[in-house]
Amino acid sequence: MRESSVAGIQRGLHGQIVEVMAQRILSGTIPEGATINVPDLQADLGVSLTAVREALKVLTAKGLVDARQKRGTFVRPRTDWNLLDPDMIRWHFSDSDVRPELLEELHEVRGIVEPAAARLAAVRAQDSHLEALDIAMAAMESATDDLAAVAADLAFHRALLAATGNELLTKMEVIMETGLADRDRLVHKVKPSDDPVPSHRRVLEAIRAHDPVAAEQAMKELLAKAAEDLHEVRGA
Amino acid sequence: MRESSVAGIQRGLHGQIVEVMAQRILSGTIPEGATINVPDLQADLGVSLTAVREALKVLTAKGLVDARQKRGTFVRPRTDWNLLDPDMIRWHFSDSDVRPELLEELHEVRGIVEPAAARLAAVRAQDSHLEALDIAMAAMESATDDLAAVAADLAFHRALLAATGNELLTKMEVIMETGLADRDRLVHKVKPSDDPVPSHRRVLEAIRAHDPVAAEQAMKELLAKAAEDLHEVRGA
DNA sequence: TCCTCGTAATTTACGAATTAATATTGACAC
DNA sequence: GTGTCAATATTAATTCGTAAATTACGAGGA
Repeated sequence: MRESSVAGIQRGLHGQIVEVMAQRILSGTIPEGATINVPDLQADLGVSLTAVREALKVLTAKGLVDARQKRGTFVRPRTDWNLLDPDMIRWHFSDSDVRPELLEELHEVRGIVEPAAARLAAVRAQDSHLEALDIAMAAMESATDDLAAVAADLAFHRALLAATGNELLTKMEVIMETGLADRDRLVHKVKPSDDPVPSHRRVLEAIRAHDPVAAEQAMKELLAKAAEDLHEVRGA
Repeated sequence: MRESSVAGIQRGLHGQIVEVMAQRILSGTIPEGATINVPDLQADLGVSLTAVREALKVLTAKGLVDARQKRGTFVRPRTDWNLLDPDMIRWHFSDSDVRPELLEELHEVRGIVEPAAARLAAVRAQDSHLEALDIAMAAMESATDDLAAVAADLAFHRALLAATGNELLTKMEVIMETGLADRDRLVHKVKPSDDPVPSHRRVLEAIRAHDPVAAEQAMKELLAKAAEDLHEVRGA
């Protein structure tokens, strides 16, 4: 099973119910506006009322369902779901039915946020942030297998967001990481020879030089290349 | 009390506990890493274990706390909090101790996302989206009091994000709206004569003309003016 | 010094009772 | 005869007190 659940940690029996119910709602098995029959669910899963209840409470917190006395527990309209929640992002992609549209949107957001983040990082990066970027860079250079390469890539982009000094931007790392992991997964299979080091180094050096324009440009180029690779792979 | 809680709806007794605990944690009354004594809390608030438990379950879902058997329930480090959650944003600003830093960061994110959103909207806006923008525009023009003006402003920016056709961007309306509401609250007191219509109309017409460059530029100018106003007011 | 097992403390789960909101039905007025 | 308002019955969420499961820590032995 999933060992390192970085996001919202839901342990125990009811944690499994949360996953199951979330999957059912996100996949559309239980459609928007449908009422959830709690006693039936209780019987189906063979657990107590409290366990189901606590699971639904978590889903309520994420905007997926809404419980009203006497009327029942409903699935809220999709517009009310907290798609920016780390768990929600994870649930979206952990299941078999990957959603191509959401993946596209994810890359689009990445294309908006990361160049701006690079610009801000160039202006405000502290020594500690540069150090983190250097470490990620070194790991990327010395990576031998795919796993290490992807980890280093993730670490770099995480450090970049942190270097902006903006907490809200830093929180968007979940979006960046999912998009990045998707790209890596696809591209590394087809173009294993591709070297991500030069493009990342250009970003890093621009940040170190406190040159916001160059940093933004370098990041745009990095993303353009990533998009190109992705397009190439999709075509094939 | 709060009547229209747009975000995650937590009704009943335990909903109040959620608010109380969230405020205590966000304000730092209960510091990061502190253990929450559940029996004490139960006694303090005079409610049952289940009520407290369900409240903590919601906070767990938002990354605020983590419960481990035998060790207790802890406040998680700030880096794990889901600041992008609508409830979290609301709780941050509903209390007396407004956080100037987070407000600054909010405006920064707005400055990154909204111009890009305007650009995308110019490319992809459907008729229904343009209609929504028109309605907001008309409401802005005919607004007589501050309340109506702010509502129209919010509606416009919400419609703009929706017009991008990107669900993730649309979800960032919470951030945009909070920043916008803050600006309006401050500025309208000092410069009530200020007319927001022309700048918004320029954005709208650029979108209608499907001119992404003009739309992005118009939005940048709108935000620059907003930032200028804010700076002016802060100085005074 | 390291491994194993027992104990204590705390979360987690259960089933019953309570509370609250809605729909239905009846009566009264128009 | 019809429409509106109020009281009541019904239904599902909410809350409660208690029992069970889990796991970290410490003691004892190899």
